[in-house]
Amino acid sequence: MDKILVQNAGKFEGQKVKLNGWVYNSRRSGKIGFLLFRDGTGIIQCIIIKNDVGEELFDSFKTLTQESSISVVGEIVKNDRAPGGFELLLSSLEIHQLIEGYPITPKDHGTEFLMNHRHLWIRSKRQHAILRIRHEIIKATRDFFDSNDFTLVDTPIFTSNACEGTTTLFETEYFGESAYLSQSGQLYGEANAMAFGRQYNFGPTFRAEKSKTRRHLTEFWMVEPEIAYCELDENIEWAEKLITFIIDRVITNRKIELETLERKIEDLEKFRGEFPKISYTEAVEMLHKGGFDFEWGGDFGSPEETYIAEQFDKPVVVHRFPTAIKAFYMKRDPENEKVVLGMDVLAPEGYGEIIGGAQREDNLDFLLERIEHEKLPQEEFEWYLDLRRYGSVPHAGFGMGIERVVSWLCKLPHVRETIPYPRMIQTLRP
RNA sequence: UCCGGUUUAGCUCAGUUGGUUAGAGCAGCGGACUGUUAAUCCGCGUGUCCGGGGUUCGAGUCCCUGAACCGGAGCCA
Repeated sequence: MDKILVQNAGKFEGQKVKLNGWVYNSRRSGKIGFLLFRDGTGIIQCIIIKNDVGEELFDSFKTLTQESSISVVGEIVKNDRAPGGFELLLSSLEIHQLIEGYPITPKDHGTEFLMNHRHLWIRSKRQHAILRIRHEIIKATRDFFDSNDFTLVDTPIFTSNACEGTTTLFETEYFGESAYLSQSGQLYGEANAMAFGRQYNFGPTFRAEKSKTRRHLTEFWMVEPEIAYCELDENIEWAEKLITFIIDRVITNRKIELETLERKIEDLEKFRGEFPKISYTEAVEMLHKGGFDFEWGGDFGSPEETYIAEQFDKPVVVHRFPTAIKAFYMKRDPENEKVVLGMDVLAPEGYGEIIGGAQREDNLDFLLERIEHEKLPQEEFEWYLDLRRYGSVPHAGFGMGIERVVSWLCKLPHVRETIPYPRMIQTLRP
């Protein structure tokens, strides 16, 4: 007899199989019982008919409580009335642990309660679906870069300096000196790109900002491609292709999960392909037409960003920002010194910035000028400046926040549900 | 950090102009039911009304204070 997984049940139609898992829910209607059984790959309904299985097994079924651990044996049969299309005609039941008082009942709960029980909440259908889509998005991201001749080159998490000198970092003691948890692997990514041509790094990122919004975590995952001999337009193209590839994969491989989340595939399909592109200056004009009192040179706040994204039904690329509001490493536009060759991708439906990137400044003197102007400690950047001393080339890259992409593609109200154990200003446990 | 809001049963919430004994639904338990999808029907419980202080004959309700949480802003992916 085969030991199988719920997600493969359809392939075993007509066969007697065994499944190991947990009770999702159960109900009875007289002499017939319905057991929703989950094993981590899906949920299958088991049917227990008293007259077929006998009184002893039926009584045993009646004792089952939510999340008790069990193994079931039975025949897989097709039945359109069952969720998932297949069900299991139960013939034997082994109880490993009968439990009492599982805290998460199949009724309404508040976010605080659920977050305090996050270690259990991830068993629930909806959370499970989100995390499976997260996996698909991460897998697709890796597959995309791997199949486009990128090399994965990891970057350190302990760093000695602020990468951009802007955001607040988590400080930690490192054998007698201060170290900071990485807020981006980008500078190292640039070194890697000079060594490997096309590289990506993918790891956790830490920001100590006391942000309390639906878009922020203090610990999140970011993928950062960096490409040698690449300019802004090509950089944008890579971003478009990556997002399109991810959406295709999610649509193809995670239909059940999308359905659980009531995310319409037709909506996701619209997001693919080439994205509309506007310059910062054009975006400012757009804001003026929309009645915003906004001065050229300022950074977009949340309301501005949302308004711009709302004008499009696809992700929109905003490029060429004022130099003053962007990081020191962004290359100044040779055609307009006031702007840099940066680009942001704003997701539709109010999900905000999912990608931020730029062509990097490859001229040593300009870079030194910026470091001085921003009052950054030059000695900390000597290794980075070496990249401009020894074989400098045009190069570009971007960072994509995984949680924001998951949040958007799943159409969630908050990023905290996109990561198994979210770290936020007020959340450190479980 | 700033602005706004919330805190009452295991969970989600209601609770009138301050009024005597604080409610409902769900979950749980027992029973009925051979196709349930958050099943339905009958029966059975539960309270530090967030903590502290005050006003009042009387406070879940009003005031002060503290805490926790939620949403937004800034910052960003």
